[in-house]
Amino acid sequence: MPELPEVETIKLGLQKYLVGHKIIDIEVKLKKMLQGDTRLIIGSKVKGVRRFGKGLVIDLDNGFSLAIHIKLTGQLIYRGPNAPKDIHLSQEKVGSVPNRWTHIIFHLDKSGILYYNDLRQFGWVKIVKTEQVSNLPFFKELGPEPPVLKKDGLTLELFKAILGKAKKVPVKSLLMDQKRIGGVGNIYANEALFVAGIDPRRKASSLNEKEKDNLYKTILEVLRRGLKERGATELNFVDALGQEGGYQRHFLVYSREGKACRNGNGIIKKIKLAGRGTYFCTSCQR
DNA sequence: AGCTGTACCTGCAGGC
DNA sequence: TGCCTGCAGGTACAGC
Repeated sequence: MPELPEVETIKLGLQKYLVGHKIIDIEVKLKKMLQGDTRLIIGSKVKGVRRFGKGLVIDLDNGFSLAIHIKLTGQLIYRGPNAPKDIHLSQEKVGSVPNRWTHIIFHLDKSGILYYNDLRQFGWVKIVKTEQVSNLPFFKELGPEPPVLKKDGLTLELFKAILGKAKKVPVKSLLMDQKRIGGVGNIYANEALFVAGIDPRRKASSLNEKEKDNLYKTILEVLRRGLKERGATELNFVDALGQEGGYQRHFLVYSREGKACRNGNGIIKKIKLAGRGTYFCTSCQR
C-alpha cells in the first residue's frame, strides 16, 4: 500500500520534475476524481510539493493547491522535458500512459504532462486554497509522523503516551490509525511488529517499556528501509516517473503467508485483524 | 465523543 | 473452459 515511504518517493520525484511547470489545461476524464474548479488553477505555476502522512500537496503560485490522496492504487506520473531519458516505466503496473485508468490529465507548458491514474478510483484530488489545506479533514486530523525525515513529530515520549491510552485497541490497529500516528499503513505496521517481536493482536497499552522502546525503533527502521528502496510496489505503486519500488523484495512477513519465518522456527500466519490482512509469526511474535 | 461496520471500486484467485 | 463469487484495502461516513 502506498504509505509514508511510497508517498515520499512520489513527492521527491514531483519536486524534481514538476516544480516550475505551468498548468496549461486540465482534462478530467472521470469527474468524481477531481473536486474543485479547474479554472482556478489554469495558468498557475507549480511552486512546491509537500507531504503530510500519506497525503500530498502540490502548491501553486496563485494561492491555490492540489491536495491529493492516492489511497490504494493512485499514480501520479510525469512526462516531459525534466524527466531523465533512461526511465524504466513499469510495464506491469502502468504499461503506457494515458491508459484506461487515467482519470485526470494535467497539460503543462514545455510539453510536460502529469497523469493521475487510479485503478480502484479510491483516491482524491482537490483544488483548494493553500491556506485551507490544513483544514481538510484528512490533514487536520492527521496524527504526528514517525521522525524518519524530520526531527519533530512522533517523539518516543509521545509514542508511549499514545500506546498507553489505547486500552482496547490492538497495537497494529493503533499503528495504522492515521489520526493517532501519521504515515504508517498495513505493510510497515506488519513489518515493524515482526522486527520488534510483538504479536499484532496485543492491546497497545499492554506493551511494557522495553517493548515500546523497541517498537518505536523498529517503526523508524522499516520506514527508513522503505525509503531507501524507493517504496514497495505491492499493489500498484510507482514513482513519479512510473517506476516500481524495491522494498517488496525485502518483506519479512507481509504477504508471506505459509512461508518459513526468517528468524528460523515458525511459519508465517495470516489472520484478519480489524478487517485488515495481518501477517505474523506465532513463534517469535509474542 | 468515540467506536464499529460498511461503502467505495476493480482485478484477480479460487471453485465448480 | 470460463463463468461466478468473494476478497483485498485506506479512508469517509453512517449509525450506534
